[in-house]
Amino acid sequence: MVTLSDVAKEANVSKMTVSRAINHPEQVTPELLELVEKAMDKLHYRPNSAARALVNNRTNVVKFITLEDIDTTEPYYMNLLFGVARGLTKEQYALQLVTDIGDIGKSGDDGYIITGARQADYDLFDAFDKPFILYGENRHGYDYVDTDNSLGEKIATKYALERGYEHVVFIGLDVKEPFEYSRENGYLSTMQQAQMPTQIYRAANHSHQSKKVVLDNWEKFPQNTCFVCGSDRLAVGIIWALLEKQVKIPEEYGVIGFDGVFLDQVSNPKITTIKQPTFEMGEILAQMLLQKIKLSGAPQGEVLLEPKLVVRDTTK
Amino acid sequence: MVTLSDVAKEANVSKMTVSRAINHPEQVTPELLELVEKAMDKLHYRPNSAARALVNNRTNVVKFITLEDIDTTEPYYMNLLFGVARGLTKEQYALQLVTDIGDIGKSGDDGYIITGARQADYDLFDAFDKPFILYGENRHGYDYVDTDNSLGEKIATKYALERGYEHVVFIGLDVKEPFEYSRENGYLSTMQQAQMPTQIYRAANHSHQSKKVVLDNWEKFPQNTCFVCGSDRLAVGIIWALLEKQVKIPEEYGVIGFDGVFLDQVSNPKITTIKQPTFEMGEILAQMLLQKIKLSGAPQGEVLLEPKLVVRDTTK
DNA sequence: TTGTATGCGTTATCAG
DNA sequence: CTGATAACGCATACAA
Repeated sequence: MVTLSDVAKEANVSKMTVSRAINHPEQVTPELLELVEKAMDKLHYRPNSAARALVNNRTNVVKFITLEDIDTTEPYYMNLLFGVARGLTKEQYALQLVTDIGDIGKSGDDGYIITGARQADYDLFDAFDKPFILYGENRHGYDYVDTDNSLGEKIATKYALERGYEHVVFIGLDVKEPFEYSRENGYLSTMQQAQMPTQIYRAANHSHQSKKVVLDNWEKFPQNTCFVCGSDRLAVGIIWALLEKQVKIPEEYGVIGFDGVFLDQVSNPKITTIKQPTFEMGEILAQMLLQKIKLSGAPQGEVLLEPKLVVRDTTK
Repeated sequence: MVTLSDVAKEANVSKMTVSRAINHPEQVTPELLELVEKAMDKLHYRPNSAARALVNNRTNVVKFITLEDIDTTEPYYMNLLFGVARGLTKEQYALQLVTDIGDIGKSGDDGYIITGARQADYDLFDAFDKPFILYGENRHGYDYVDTDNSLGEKIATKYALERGYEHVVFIGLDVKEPFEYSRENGYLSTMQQAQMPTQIYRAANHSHQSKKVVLDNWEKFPQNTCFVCGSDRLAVGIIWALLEKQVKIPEEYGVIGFDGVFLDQVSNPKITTIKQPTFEMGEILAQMLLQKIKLSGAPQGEVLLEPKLVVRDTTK
């Protein structure tokens, strides 16, 4: 193993100069800096993460906390997770996955990335003595990363109108959470701007729930209706209902989903959807948390990323 | 932060006795052991993982390497990953996710869990200087964990016959990998035992591929045929084909999938499938790797876990 | 600007 | 069986 000392010897300086060259390069003269860098390159030096962690009183570990029931959103989180992992690994950080909130104190960590948080969970967070970043909008001032949910449904609604659907209905998730309100607002504002009447239904995030909503209210959905949905799962259920009614997709009825992870592609027909930049969000989550750790907890603010419309087979 | 010294003081012993009480309890007298344990409890002592890693020349980090294209199997790996994470966290280990094999040398680690390995990848492994465990059968003597693939398809085939399907066809994955051979063998041996004629088709692991296979060979599948599949993805495609042919599922045609992760449940109708114990396999992978690290690379052998038949709506 | 000494928390070695 | 000491690799405080 190559250590600081080895590099120091190679460069004919002291260990400290090498250490400084890495952590505070501005404190060392350009000549020495170059010498040190050459020596590091030559010896393929890589800092020992454990030693660094020990002296800095860190663990170099971040916990990824999933509060939501994993089963309902699996593929979605997979992308987020790989994004987080990439962001962390760059900085020599590693990951622990926790689904049981009680497990948090059981091993060391430097901070948390929290997903699937609901209003009811916010109390927990105030007890944390480590920095954390939420994945998902909140109105409590916690740092977070999310898709621009409102923009997403604006894009979806606008597209439905442009494609000539005469009625656009919103099928949302029946949760009282900021991200859902944002999505509904995106739909509402676009419809109002177009001076179109609005119709909103809500269902739990299961395909058979949204299917039921459509079947139960079938008489309210004339031909040439497009369903703008709060998730791809809901979109899938709506497609089931439409298939059962033996109507034509996308000619007679349109469907636009939200998420764009996995489900949209394994569905038949494939779903036109609002795709979230899941991987990128994960990477940004990691960057923000690492930054927050470095700055001993300084607020990092809110980041909203642009979703993109992906046109497939459920819109004309 | 509570350290060894604090515990030592509390128990009126030296640091070393505390350290030994933790790592080599058999080397310390029962009386002292109890004293130490009480002190640890009282002070809520938790070993500093970084310090431990430093002195043991470890990183306490394991890399989870996904060689297969993530997109094709996402939800499947999610469960595996959470299982791995649980196994690691128990031992204060953390995780790094890598999809690009070139990233392996870039940061420290104590070992690897490798998924999606194909014959072509085996050369890479011999270059590793750290312990690793494969997820997935192999015939090269590498330690691995997998489902009992042969048993899985035996169960599926047997069930299809029991339920009175007169023809049972196997639709497998067109990869030349041990797990696939095992699955085919499970089907073949069961059919031969029942003195039934066999029929095998293979397709890439995409729903539209298996759909095509069924449609292209439709005349070879009389009523009362059950399709036993190498994956749920293939099963989904077969269902699409059957729906297109407007035949009755499960009365006229049956379908049995393989995997039992996510897809089987979001499909409509829901798929009868062979469910792999994915989470458990992940946990065992972690345990085996940690053990192998502890024993400086000693072979851990092979572990096959029993899959389970989950009856849903695609079999009568 | 650079170097020296010291300590982070733990474990192995060796002496008692 | 138990304890004192040194060492792991790095970074901070202080001295030069």
